[in-house]
Amino acid sequence: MVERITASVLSKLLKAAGDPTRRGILMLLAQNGPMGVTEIHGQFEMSLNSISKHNKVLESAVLVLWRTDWREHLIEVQLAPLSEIEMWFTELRSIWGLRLEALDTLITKGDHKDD
Amino acid sequence: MVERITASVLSKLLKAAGDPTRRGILMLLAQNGPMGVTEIHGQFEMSLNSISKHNKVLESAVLVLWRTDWREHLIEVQLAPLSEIEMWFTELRSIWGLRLEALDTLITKGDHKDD
DNA sequence: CCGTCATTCAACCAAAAGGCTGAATGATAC
DNA sequence: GTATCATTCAGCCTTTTGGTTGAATGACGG
Repeated sequence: MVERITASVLSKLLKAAGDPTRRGILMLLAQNGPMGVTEIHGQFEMSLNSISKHNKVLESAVLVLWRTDWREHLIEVQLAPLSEIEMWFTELRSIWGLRLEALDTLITKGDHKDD
Repeated sequence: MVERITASVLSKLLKAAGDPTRRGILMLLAQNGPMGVTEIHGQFEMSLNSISKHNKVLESAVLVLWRTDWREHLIEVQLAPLSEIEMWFTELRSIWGLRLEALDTLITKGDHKDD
């Protein structure tokens, strides 16, 4: 039942990654490991609330998750979902490649229909 | 001077790919090769003008280009820019990986550093 | 020249995104 | 209990996005 990646998941992922602030947050988390919201906020020229909103967006795209480590709310980057995007790219390229192959076959077969 | 991919290019690409209609158009073009706007329009439940707008967005992200083949305006998919996204993913993962390595080194206190 | 088809431009509109501030909640420390 | 710090919720506002329609442009075919 794995079948096709749902469009909505893909859209969420791509939109989440489409914002520069959110990419900044992902980078920061990749470098530093899990961080609190306030700590993240320290790295950006933006209100803490806006950072929190961005985190929510990242969370809903599952690019980030909450590690409630006893008393601390830490946010941790989650890179695995990126591969869904890459899978879609792969699919696209493969379809593109198949078409080129088919074209090539047509040409080398000597079928030269006019148009 | 290639170095870092500019944030704006990345944002454009990701945002362009973030819309399901636009991904549909890219898929369609990958399958069918270059198509006219009207031809594309035939595949979607949406006004021709909206399709044209989406094409503009794709064009400005360079995921698509115009082949003005004599009298025909054909739109052709352009997959190369996707690799910029993948490069950013790779960078992210590598930074993440480096941090894990550093952590590991810390834990094993340096006496395990042959590889 | 005129009609037709394909594409684009312009204006408009509703909804979502991205930012802000201020209040409310929750957990710890005193 | 109360003060304090961190996080989230709730409005508000502005810009962008994604859609619409209608008019304008441009290239043939008659």
